[in-house]
Amino acid sequence: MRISELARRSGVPIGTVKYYLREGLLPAGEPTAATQAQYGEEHVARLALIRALLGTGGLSISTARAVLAAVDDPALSPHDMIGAAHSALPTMAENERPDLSTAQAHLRRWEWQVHEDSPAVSSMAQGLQALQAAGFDTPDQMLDRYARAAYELGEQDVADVPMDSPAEAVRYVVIGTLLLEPVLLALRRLAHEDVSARRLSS
Amino acid sequence: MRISELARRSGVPIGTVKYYLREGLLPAGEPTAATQAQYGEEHVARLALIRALLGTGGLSISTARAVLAAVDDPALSPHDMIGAAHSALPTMAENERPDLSTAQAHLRRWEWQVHEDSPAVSSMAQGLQALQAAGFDTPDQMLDRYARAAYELGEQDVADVPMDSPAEAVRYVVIGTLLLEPVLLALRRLAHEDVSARRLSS
DNA sequence: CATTCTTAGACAGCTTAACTTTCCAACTAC
DNA sequence: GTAGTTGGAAAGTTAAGCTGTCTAAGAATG
Repeated sequence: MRISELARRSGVPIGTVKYYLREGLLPAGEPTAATQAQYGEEHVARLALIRALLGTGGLSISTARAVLAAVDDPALSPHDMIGAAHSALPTMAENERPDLSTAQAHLRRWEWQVHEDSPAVSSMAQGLQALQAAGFDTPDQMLDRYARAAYELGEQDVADVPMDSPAEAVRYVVIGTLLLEPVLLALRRLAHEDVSARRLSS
Repeated sequence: MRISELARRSGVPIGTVKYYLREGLLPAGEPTAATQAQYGEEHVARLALIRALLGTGGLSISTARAVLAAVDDPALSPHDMIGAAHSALPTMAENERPDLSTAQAHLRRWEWQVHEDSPAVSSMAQGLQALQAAGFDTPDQMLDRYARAAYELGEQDVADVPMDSPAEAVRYVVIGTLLLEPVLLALRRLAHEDVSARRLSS
């Protein structure tokens, strides 16, 4: 198919498709002439993924490019893959240098085997710092609960990764990590609603 | 203190402080003359909260204004309060009208008592839709796990809300809901790291 | 073959958000 | 009284993510 059909099929405006091509998010089609190229089903699927990353995933163009590069990568070992995927994932404002010590102390308490300079540690540290700055107390007991819940999810997430095809595994990790996040957050808010509704009616 | 000291104490540039005043995020100081006003400790704390909401919380100016309005509100019943806080919270692109039926089916399965038109339902639906569009399968079993984890957190979160002062309760709900989110997401990613590290070394 | 439509690619322009700078008259501190 | 600071308004800036315009080259149709 040509660009206008690709745009129609994917629901993405033609100018935007060109923009994604230019930005290197969408691979170029098979050129048939100087001013013509063919696109396939994989381009339609890719556009859906791009829109999911940019929209729901909340990624910037440049971060999405990095994430998609990881998805495209022939891939490494299962473990390195998760690391590569995570480091491509967004980490909020990285110009800030939060104090990692509190976060690291918790991680040691839980005996989690993580890189001390993992981007997620910075995220966690920044989150804790923001809570403290906002005057919100985070007792160990509360963080322990969050850690346990996160760990149970993480265990299953990793177990669910399809290990047969490396390419499929990276894709699974990247998409699953990123796009399940808004679902998890929404579920927590819905749980708040339900719990408070039940308390009220009891 | 006057504006320059407020700016220095809070670490927020003076021009930005004026901007927040203009945007109604920061209440005006006590005017002492036509071109002079006094600010207090509460302004310093408020600026810290504003920066936490805009930075780590990822809110836009207008959403932050709504959230802060909820925080300032004399407050309603404990339950309405959570609802008010949630509806002030961000819901991603609200121009999109995702298909709610799948999300609602899950909620019915879990027998959660939530408003069908709650913003969190849209968030959840949008998240599920993005996953599907990206070709990521979300079996009931997986969502059940996420729901259970979210519910356990939500139960404790609600139990932790200080019910003595309504004003303090709203503040707690808003900040706790919003600013614990990045921490939860970071913990999930760190759990992925730990689990995959353990699998590798075993 | 002639006419009309579509295309790739380059590039300039647009829109929104969040600041940031400039300005000025009114004050304050020395 | 003179140098510096302030509140408030308004214009300017920057970056991100598109969107529109243009041009020469092909495609589609009769």
